Amino acid sequence: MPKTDLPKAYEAKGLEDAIYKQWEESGFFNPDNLPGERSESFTIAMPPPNVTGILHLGHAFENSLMDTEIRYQRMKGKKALLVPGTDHAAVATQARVESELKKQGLVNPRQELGREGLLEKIRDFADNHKSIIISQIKKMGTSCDWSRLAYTFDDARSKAVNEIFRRMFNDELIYRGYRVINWSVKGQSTCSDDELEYIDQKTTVYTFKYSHDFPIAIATTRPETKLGDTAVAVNPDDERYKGYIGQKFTVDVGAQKPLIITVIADAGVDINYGTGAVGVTPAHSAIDFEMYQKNKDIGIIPVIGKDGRMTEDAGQDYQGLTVLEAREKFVAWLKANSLYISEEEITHNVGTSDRFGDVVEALPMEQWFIDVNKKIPGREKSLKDLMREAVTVGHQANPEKIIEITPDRFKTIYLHWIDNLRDWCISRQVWWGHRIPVWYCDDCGSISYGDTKQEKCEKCNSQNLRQDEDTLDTWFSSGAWTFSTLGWPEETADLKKYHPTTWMQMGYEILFFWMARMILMTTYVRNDIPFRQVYIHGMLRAKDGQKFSKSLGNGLDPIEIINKYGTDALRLSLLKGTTAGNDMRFYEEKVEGARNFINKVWNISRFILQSIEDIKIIDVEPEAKTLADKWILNNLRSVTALTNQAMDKAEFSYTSEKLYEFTWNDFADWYLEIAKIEGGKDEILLYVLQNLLKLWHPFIPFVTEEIWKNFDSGKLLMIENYPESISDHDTNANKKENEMVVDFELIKEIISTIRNLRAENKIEPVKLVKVVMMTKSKEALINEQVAIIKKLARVEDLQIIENNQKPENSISAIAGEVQIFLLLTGLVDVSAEKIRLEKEVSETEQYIEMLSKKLANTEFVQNAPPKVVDLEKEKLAKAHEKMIKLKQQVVDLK
RNA sequence: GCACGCCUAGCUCAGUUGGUUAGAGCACCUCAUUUACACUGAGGGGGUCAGGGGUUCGAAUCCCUUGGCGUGCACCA
Repeated sequence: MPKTDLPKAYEAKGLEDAIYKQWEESGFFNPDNLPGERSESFTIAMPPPNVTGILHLGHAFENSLMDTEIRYQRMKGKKALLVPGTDHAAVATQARVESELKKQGLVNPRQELGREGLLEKIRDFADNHKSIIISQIKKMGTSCDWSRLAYTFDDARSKAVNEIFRRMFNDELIYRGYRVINWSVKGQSTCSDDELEYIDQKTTVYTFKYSHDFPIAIATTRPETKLGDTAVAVNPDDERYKGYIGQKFTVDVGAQKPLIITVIADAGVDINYGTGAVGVTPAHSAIDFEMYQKNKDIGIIPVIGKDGRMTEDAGQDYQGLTVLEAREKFVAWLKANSLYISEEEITHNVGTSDRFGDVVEALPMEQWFIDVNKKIPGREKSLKDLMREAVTVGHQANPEKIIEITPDRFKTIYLHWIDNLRDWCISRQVWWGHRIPVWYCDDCGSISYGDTKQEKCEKCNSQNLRQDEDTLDTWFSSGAWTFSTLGWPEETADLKKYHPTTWMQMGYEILFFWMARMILMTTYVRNDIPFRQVYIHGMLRAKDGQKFSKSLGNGLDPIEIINKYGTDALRLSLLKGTTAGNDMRFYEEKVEGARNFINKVWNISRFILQSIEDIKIIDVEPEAKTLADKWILNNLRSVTALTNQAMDKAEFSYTSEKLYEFTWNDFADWYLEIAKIEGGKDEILLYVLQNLLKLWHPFIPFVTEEIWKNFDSGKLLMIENYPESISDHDTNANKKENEMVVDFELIKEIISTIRNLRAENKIEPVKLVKVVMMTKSKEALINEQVAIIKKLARVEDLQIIENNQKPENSISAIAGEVQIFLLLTGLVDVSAEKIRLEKEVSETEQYIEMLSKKLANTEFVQNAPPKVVDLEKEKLAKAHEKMIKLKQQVVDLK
């Protein structure tokens, strides 16, 4: 029975939630339930959104990418698994909750609530966001297996985190060390190097001497830290200062004790920069600390504390001052004592905490680190080595274990980052996170691993044990994501089946944070790669190219857009016109365009379903009866082949554009109109539509599934087989060789040409016209297709003549080798016709000239592939033919 | 400072290993008013592919170079 009850426009709202529920209840999101023999698995571990907030457009983009991929693979017959999850986002979440609590009136939430009290607040906050996030992921249509839902901070993941820590601790890859780290005063916690955001800041660089008898002037942007200087470094080849190397000078700059400044040699000092000498402050500069480690006897004097104020060691005059107050005071002192030489305004960048926002202090502290350079016991390789080989020669030099990065330029960026990588500081002084599973014995001083409460010290039996207060960097747990979500450390069936994962997509901004850490963890723990392919995507930006941000207030809520336009429209607008690695601008007009297209798909289906009696599934390509049938089936084969090829390369934009063209231009604009004329195409219409729905499903799952219901196939579209390419020929070449397609294209051209003549001569669209055509070889074709031409070009009378006699009172144009004369009832506007023809003559002349030149060039004829040369010859012949006709038309005009 | 990316129609962007007279969407202009779809249809205008040089029979595409925009890393005495 034809369907008569379909609404005129597709209304996504109201339908989508029900469809999602149906998918979910089918159980097919879980690959173990998928029908048929499926030997190959395809796994994606969803980048877990942070529970700091709710999902933004960037998440919608990422969900569109991964869901389109996983749906494609599911339809291709793979065991397709998309593991969903969320991230507790340690520092970020605590920072967020603390700032909210402060808004509510608390002054120091950590002090006022205590560890358990604050954690409870954060847990509530996180749980709340988790459930919002999950419902948002569902809104986006993401087909993930909810039975495997994970959270970086749940019991299973915490178990994995502790086990990794234990192994690294035993291998002495994790160590506790006294180092200069990045300290956020505001957050009262460390930050890793990657968690810094550098911003430009204007500052003053002061040049001065420590004392009148000190021989070398130095410069600094941080005068207050000079109270903790213990050395001056010069280049060993610097003739000016060579003689001083090794000498010690005692200077009194007002610190608690006079400073003993040793002149040391360091090849890293640039002779030509500034004074050529560097004041060394081991306690408050990572670089200076490195110098100190090479020359420990120079000493280290911390003059800034965790509270961001000057310490006792800075001296009575300075103790308790903020760094800025101390800076002013010290500069004033230099001036008063005539030690000040000069100052200069410069712009330099300072590191700020990406979560707390304050400029970080470099402070020396005991922290936990992962040693990236140490050889792993029993492996002869460092973590850095493992991280490198996974993207170059393959893990353990196994070429089958190479991670492919798309686009591959990010491989270079990643390798460069590894070269500069220092030991990873993993301890944080926030409370929200995996507590470091290490216990200290207050009696014997031993340090031991323990993931649960330790009753007594293994070494001395003391019960005075306490656990480390710190928590782990959130990326420590994220690094384990691909395997911790599959049940590790148990050797689960899931791990065997679904790991390494197949595909991963992420924004380039977390390449180092996440991709690098996943590679580090997985190669170390699993002795394997975490995934085979990484698709790096760009950032979404506003229409003016600015970042979406809260402070700019230009953010768009994906759920609002979904409510307005539907999920499919949002998904399509995010994928069409977006290429790997590049940023894209997002604005509502794009979604509107996509929504219009989705409505087009709906109406194509509506037309077919309403006009067909026997609605059924057509599995086998039906027989083509007319030229148009052959053409549409041929084009469907082409677009199917293209889609398969492009999807296998994750070219989402290209795929969607090709499908879009076929759907709107070929199928809707031409074939459906012809179907109305020729009739008897029920099976072909159903066949093409059903194939289209399958091809489109990964991109726009809701509308396609909704339409699919009308076929009563008893099966969800989601698990239908994706149409396979029938031929493996080059589809483009095939197309060109195919005369039938050429014939149909000519018919299209004839129709367009007549339409164009009509429009240019202001003939009312409803008015029927008389047309005469002149052709040598296409008479049979035109006669065969005359009904189509008549109807689509609004022609009431079509005659074919052979002589070169132009019909009276007509205007003419050329389509291929066919000359078309449109008979006018009124007088021909000769001057307008002349201008039009002359323009075409001159264009054709230029074209002929270009082609002739090309073909006259013997080098071209000799060197270019014969196929190309033949093509050019053919083009020239056609152009000549056209020219003759055009000239005749010009003559006839007079 | 080093590296990477981008510059194609008014706007936003595609353009696969170099080979049709360089494409799409939006916007614009003309026409159509109930058609499966106005979330529509038909027709049209609009580009020295940032500038310069090179390689090649042939360059938007490869190389060099200049400029503009952006990003990463390093330096930041």
